[in-house]
Formats: sequence, structure tokens, C-alpha cells
Amino acid sequence: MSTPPISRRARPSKAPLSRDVIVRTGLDILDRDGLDALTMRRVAKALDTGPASLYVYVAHREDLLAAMLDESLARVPLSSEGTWREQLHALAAATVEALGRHEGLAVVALGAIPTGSNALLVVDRMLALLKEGGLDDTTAAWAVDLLYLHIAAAGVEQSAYNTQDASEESTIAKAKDRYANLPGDRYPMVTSMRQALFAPGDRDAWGLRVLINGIIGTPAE
Amino acid sequence: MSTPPISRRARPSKAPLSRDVIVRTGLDILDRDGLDALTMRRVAKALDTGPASLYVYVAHREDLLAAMLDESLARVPLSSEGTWREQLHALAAATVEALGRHEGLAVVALGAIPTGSNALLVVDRMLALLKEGGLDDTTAAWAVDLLYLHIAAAGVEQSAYNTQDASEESTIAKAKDRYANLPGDRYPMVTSMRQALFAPGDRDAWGLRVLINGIIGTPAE
DNA sequence: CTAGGAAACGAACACCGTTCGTGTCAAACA
DNA sequence: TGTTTGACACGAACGGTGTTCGTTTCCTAG
Repeated sequence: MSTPPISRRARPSKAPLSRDVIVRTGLDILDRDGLDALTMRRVAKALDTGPASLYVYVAHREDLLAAMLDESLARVPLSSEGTWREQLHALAAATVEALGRHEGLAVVALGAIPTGSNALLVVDRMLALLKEGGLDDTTAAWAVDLLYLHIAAAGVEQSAYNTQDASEESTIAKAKDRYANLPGDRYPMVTSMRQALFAPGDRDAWGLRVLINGIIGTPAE
Repeated sequence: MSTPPISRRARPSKAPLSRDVIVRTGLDILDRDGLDALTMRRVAKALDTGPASLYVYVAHREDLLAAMLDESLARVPLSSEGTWREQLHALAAATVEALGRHEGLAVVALGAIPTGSNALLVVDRMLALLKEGGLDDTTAAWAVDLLYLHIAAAGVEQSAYNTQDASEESTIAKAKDRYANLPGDRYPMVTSMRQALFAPGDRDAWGLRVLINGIIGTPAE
């Protein structure tokens, strides 16, 4: 194709590139088409440019993902009403939900020590609430570690569940099937408790209650 | 190159392909060179064949990873000594360690309902121990959910820590640095508790104690 | 000894992340 | 005002990737 080099002056004033618009565009694509679709080329095309241009603002794809993670953590409400327990529960639940809303982002948070500025705000708030609950420094530090790990993991789970290809058979239905046809002698408990395993209920809230109860009742060392 | 088509008869009796040898070769490569090195081409080359040949036994790369995950779960000792609590703790810790030994494998376990035959054995044993502890069906079911989630997440963390490129500066040291230079007014707790946050200690064991204590003290619904 | 079917394979497709060198433009300086 | 400069944008390419297709090879069953 012989596209003559159009002066950018002539074009209808393209919005300038910046780290922020790249991150936001990335989140758009992620939400619309999933993690596999989030390629540097795709982001570049959405911004009407080539992939090379992105590398001025972003070191590599992982860097972009980390920035997207922190951006999506910006929307977590840091304070709420109630006792410190209720506030901690609400904060954790909100963070899980923020992570769960974008497929694959929570995985980025999982292996790493929180470092983004918004992630650190969440951690800071958590520590404050734990201290308000009367925990000593060591227990509070370990607790925030454990909570953050759980939050990231729960976020992964939630996003995996949210992002079910409507086209293919539900993952849960498949698993149910598999559990139903298991040899009862090799897996006696799984087989006999099949019903309870798949029964509905608010497991997320229960999990957070378990963690908080356990933290309160288990001083470090 | 004019390599004349050598009849396989003439070759020194290449070991035949099979799902098992592919999975084992995959684990070898993963342990030796990391997740990024685990490409279909690399596995094929290690087996002295082309990538296309693998697809007879393996549906796609993810399928291979899932098979590798279950294979590495085969080595988890399912029973030990002590009270049901101690046994549950040991089982969970052993599973975390098995997952943590192979970089990136735990991530595969994270989003999914356990379905592999070895994963199911672990789940079955956990359910048995929880029932031995006197929990009702619903609580035991939710507890195994929560424990499995934690185990997978802890495995990811451990493998991320194990797989530190010896070449580059330790991730922990970098985080310590970042925490040291944080604005104290924006992150008061993180800043003031910096010491406790990075202090050593057996956080993994504490985390499991927290979970088990919490489970015992938090009946479902 | 032959026919059939499963396994292995070579080549290719459509992408990917990332880098390099060149071009362009707006602000800073003379 | 004219010129320099340096940051940004971009086209093209490199060296890979997972996966598929059509063909060839080989073992086994008749």
C-alpha cells in the first residue's frame, strides 16, 4: 500500500500518548476481550499507533499489567462504617472484588510484594485496622501478609468465575459431572460429600470471617 | 541440508512417545530452566521430535501444564502421625511445598476446581481429617475450598521466592528499599511498622494455624 | 503378504514481545 | 527570527511462539 506520509498536523488531532491512556486502554481491552487479547499490538492499534511507540511509557508487558493492577486498585473504598472488624472485612471484600473484575490481573498481585501506590494504601489501611483491634506489631504484620495473599487468590478465583466463556459449558457443571463419576472406593469422602461440596452459600464472606477469627485467636510465634 | 530420510529402524531405538514421558520431560525442563523455557518446541526437542508430535498426547500447552501439576501432586504424602489437626497441617504444608517446588505450576491450580486424580486424593484426605475433627458437612466442604485456595496461593508465593534469578538483585531487597523511601504522611502504618513487616519468622506455619483455628471457630452459615 | 489405521513429522500460518534506526515536530536558544 | 536539539513516534524487522494441515512412515491384524 502506498499510504503517503500524512503529517500529524493534518490528522484530526490525535490524543497524545501517555502512560495513563495506555493503562486505561489496556484495562478497556482486558475487560472487553480478556487477557489473551491484551497484546501490545492490540493496545497500540486501539491508540492508532504501532507497538514500538508504547515502549516509551512502558518497560514491557508485565510492567503494563502491574500498572493496570494498581490502577484498578485505585477504586477500592478505603474506609467504611462499623467496628474495626467490619471495616476490615469490607475493605478485604472490596479489594477482592476490584481484583476479580479484571481477568488475570489478580495473578500479577499474587507472587509479588505490594509495591504500587494504591496497593500500599490498602495495606496501610489494613494495618491501621489491625492495630485498632489491639494486635501487636508482629501479628499485625503477618496478618496483613496472609490477608493480602488470600485477597489476591480470591480475586483470581472470582475473575476466573466471572470470565466464563458463555459459549462453552460451565466449568462448574463439568466438575460436577466429574465428581459424580468418581470411583467411590478411591475417593470416599469426595463422593459422599459431593452434595455439600457444590452447595451454594456465601463462601467468600465465610472465608474472610475465618481468617479474621483465626488472626485474632492466633498470636504470632 | 540433504539429510537423507533415515529409517527409524536404523536409529538406536528411540524411546516411544507417550503422555507420561512428555509430562515428565516437561517437569524436567520446568525445574531446570523455568516456566518461560517450557515451550512445546523445547519439550519436543528434548524428546528428539517435532512439536506437532506432542499434540497426539496433549491437547494444548495448558493441558500439559495441568498434567504436570497433577504429576507433581503425586509425591505428596497423604498420611502422617499425630492428631487430626497436626495431620491436616502436615498435609497442607506438604502440598504447598510440592507446588512451590516447580515454578509457575501452582498458578494452574489456582483458578480451577481440583480435578486431577492426585489433587482429588489430597482433597479427599483433607475432608476425612476435617470430619475426624467433628465438623459438619457444610463447614468441612467450605473449609476444604478455603484451604485449597490458600495452599495454591502459598505455593505460588513459595515458587516465586524459590525461583529468584540469582543474577538480579533480590526482590525482597528491592521492596525493602521502596518501603524505606515511602512518604510517611501518606503511608504512616507501613512506614512505622516497616521493621515488623520484613522481620523473619515462620509465617507459613502461622498462616496454616490461623486457618485451622479459624475454621474450627467459625461454623458455616 | 497385504491392507488399514495410528502415530510421527515437515512445513507452514498467524501471531507474539521487543529492538533498532530513522523520521518528525515543538520548544529552547542564539 | 532562524537554528539547534532532544524527546517522541513509528516502520520494519528479528527471533521466537502455539497450533494445524497434509503427508509419510510404520506396526499390526487379517
